[in-house]
Amino acid sequence: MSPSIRDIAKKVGKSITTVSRALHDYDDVSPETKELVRKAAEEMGYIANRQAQLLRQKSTDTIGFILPTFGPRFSDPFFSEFLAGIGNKASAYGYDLLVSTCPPGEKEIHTYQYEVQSNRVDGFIIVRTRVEDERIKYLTSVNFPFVAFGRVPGMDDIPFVDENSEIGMQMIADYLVDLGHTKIACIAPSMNYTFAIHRIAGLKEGLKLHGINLQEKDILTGDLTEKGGYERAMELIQRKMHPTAIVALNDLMAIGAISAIQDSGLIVGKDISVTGFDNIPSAAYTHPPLTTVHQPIFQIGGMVSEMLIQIVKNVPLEKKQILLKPSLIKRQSSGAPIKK
Amino acid sequence: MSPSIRDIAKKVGKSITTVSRALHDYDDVSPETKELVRKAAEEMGYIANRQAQLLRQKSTDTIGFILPTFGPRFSDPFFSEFLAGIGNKASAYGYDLLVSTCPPGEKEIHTYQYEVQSNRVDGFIIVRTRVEDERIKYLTSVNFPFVAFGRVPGMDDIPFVDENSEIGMQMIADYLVDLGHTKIACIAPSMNYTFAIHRIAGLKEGLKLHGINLQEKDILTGDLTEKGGYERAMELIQRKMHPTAIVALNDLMAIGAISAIQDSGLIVGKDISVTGFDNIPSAAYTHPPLTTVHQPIFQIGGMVSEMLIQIVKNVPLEKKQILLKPSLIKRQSSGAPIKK
DNA sequence: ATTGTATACCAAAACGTTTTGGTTTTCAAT
DNA sequence: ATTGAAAACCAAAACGTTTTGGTATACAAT
Repeated sequence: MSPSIRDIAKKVGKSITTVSRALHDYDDVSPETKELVRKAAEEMGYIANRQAQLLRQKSTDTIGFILPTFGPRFSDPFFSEFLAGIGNKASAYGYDLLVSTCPPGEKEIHTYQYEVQSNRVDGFIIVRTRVEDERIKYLTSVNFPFVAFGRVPGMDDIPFVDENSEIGMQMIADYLVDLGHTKIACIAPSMNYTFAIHRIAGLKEGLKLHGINLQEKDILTGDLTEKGGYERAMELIQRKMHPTAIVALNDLMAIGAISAIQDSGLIVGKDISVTGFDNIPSAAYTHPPLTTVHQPIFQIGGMVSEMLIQIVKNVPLEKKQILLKPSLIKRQSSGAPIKK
Repeated sequence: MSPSIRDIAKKVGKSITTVSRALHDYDDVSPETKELVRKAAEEMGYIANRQAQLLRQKSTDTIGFILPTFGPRFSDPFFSEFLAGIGNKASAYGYDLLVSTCPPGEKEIHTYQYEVQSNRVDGFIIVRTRVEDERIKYLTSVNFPFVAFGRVPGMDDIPFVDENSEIGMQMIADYLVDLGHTKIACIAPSMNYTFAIHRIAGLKEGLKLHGINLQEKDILTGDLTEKGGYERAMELIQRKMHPTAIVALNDLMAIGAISAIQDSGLIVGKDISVTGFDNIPSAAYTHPPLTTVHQPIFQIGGMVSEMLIQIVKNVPLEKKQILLKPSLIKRQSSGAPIKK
């Protein structure tokens, strides 16, 4: 058995109270006693029992993250990087990270409810916000702390970090139009994701400034995986007049699109340009390398984590809403200017 | 405040003991009382306080996973898939998952120690086992439950799941030799990883059966990322006599190698064949698609998780060591047979 | 009438902390 | 000599459960 505070008390000949207070550096304990207690604790390898500690003081020093896992084969580099970002900052602040997995849908809210009510975590990190986001509605309704990666339409007051992807997509639009493209199609995820809405809006607006109208039939819906991108791109390629540029709303789908174009005997960047979004590490190693919009996922994870910890610690936030400026990463998948 | 067991007791007019026992379906509570208690609990939205529960019964119903994060940009699809596998099985058994992040090195053991001694988790999942693995040495020394993904040389008794990558690599060797390759080089990770040792051993053995000796100078060390694969492949390509096949020990490095070959104006699958290991989703969407060895990461995560839960629940394991049969996924990156 | 046993229940202890609401001692100021 | 304040300490309560070690009642068997 690991030693308890009681064992230390016995050893140093003081009361449990004094030991506890010594360890917490209260100033009604003499410096000598503090030293004595600390030494003893160190020697005995004392580490406080977390359950007991947390039961008493009502916080858990733990933040929750519920991984929305789709399908059995779930492998999005986005999440491992995001998680690393959250985890690093959390441990820097002495917080633990409780991760659950749950496919989006019915049961999801129960998972949140369960963790809230069983007192497992102090707050949540929400990722990939959705329109009419049940998770956020629930958490606000019970007044439970959270920070989101992504905005929620109509809820401008929630704490979030997001990238200004409207601007990112406008940069894509500008760039493609500059290169001479006019027939542009887009592979988007479900419009339930707010980031999809923002990105589409940015793309539309950006094109409109150049007098180009992005039509609904040119917006296909994929599932954010390579496979989804591949399939939707194939549909586009097989149209009588295929677009000269495919704008994928994330890198994974862009990678799929590149593959589809090549499998069709066309050349990426010449017959059809492709762009992505995220700038995952692989984006630099596709063939040709992928033009995309950079998102500092690791840092965003850190920021979200830090904000949440501030909130649950009740220290006032500098900014409750953070909107990052994106940057365009130009690579070869978008090709050279089109000759008329 | 969420209702406590005390509130239920008051409401149904029974003792706290009886309520607790009713909720746990003890058979010294009458069916009527059980029903009554359950209804009341349901109505009041009662969810047990986990800290209190766990303080009392000495288990935590939580499994720990310490993510070995390398560098700031940490984005290996391997981990999100593995995590999803662990998490799914864990929640199926009512277990929570506590994730920490920690770069390998000095501090790592402290992270383990801290979580063990503060009673945060019942057991650990260890990933990417290493030669002289401090984590495993520590956990065995304090007799703390864990299950590893990967073997550890000289510790054949630890519970683990692994893929028989010797055989996987032999299949690669056979296949490449069949295609006519003799000049084969390999991009491996650090030999600290036991999986690297097994894979190299399999490759060497497989080649030796065909009379080919894999020399040390033809084994380069990368860092498991696309970047590492790219750089090492470039070195190989720039040799006077470059190999005709590059065997990367994971898919990410293979993707980098493909990119390097293409950037050098050579053709993958014709001038140089490339193989990987893992069969991550992206492997099917490289250009050309990547020949690789499949590893069912999601399932392995599930198995490891399940085994650990059995162990901490003290239910006897059917098999304490599991070695999975690999399968070769033939795609175009390994090219057609070489004509002499 | 006594004993035994099954059924249904419960008071109090326990888990390892933190916090509350003190007490005791010492010493300076009056 | 008394009062006041500061310094150092501590017993007991509290957190919300589970578990221990019972008790009370009813009824059957002797």
